[in-house]
Amino acid sequence: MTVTQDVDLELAGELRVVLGRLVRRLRAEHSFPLTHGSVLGRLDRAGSTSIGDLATAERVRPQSMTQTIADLEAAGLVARRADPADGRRTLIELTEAGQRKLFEDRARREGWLAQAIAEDLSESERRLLARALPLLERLSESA
Amino acid sequence: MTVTQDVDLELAGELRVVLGRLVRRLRAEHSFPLTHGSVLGRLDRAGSTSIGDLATAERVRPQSMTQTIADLEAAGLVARRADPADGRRTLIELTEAGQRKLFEDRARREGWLAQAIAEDLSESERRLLARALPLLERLSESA
DNA sequence: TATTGTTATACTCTATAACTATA
DNA sequence: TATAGTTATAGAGTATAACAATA
Repeated sequence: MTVTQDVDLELAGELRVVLGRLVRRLRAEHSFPLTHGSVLGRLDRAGSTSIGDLATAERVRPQSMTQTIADLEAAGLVARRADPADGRRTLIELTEAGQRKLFEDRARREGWLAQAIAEDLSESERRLLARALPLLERLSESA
Repeated sequence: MTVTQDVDLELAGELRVVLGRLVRRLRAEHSFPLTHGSVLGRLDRAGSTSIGDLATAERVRPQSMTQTIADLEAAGLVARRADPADGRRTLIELTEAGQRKLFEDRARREGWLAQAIAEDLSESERRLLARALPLLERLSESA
């Protein structure tokens, strides 16, 4: 139990509390689930992917991802395609509407988070946040 | 629509995605709701507080906070006390068990977040995260 | 027999609406 | 009439369990 560890506990506690508030706030402002936007962005970057892979990447169960994809498909934002190599797998890809949505969403995010970043943070603070983001990313993927 | 704003949109998008994954991860590892721990911590710092004030601070509806407090009370972690000055208000305070729980929780958080911080981040990265936390805090409280 | 995905169902957390009691 | 809190109910998001189809 080193001094460093105490600091880590403190950090972890504060981070947890802040995350809760930020996410509730985001959910309230943002109409659609965090996962939906996240999946669209991932498909845009990674191209067509299987449901199972998406589930693993987003850290949800395959069944939940099935539901998410069903929602996105109903909205016409993604399309399914049978994997020619493996009849069990279904490849998911972004439709044109999905790409448009992704683009529009970038504007909609101006909603408050981008605006809060622009208004409440100084230039140097924004740089600091940008540098801290990859750390959060790594924490979220930590084994 | 300045260059800075484009950067903000980018930041906002990435932050949103990362938050989603982190919170799902936290929920999976951590047994109880983020709000519960957050409320206990707040009571510990601020002393007895009304349900409405807690709701405002945590950015949930008073009805939701009523439920949260009912849960915490059922678990013996908080107690109610009538406000001597205003018969409508109920003051909530931490019980001894609540303080113990809060203390234990600090150890439990070693679960993975603190551990991830300790193992996956370097000393300088931890310092960076610590500096970025107040920024996230401010964003979560942005009007 | 193992893996991919689906359907059915339940749980958790928060929201809205309607109500009671005090100011 | 306005405010603090409660009860009842619904909704969103994700989980577990059981199943079908393919490997």
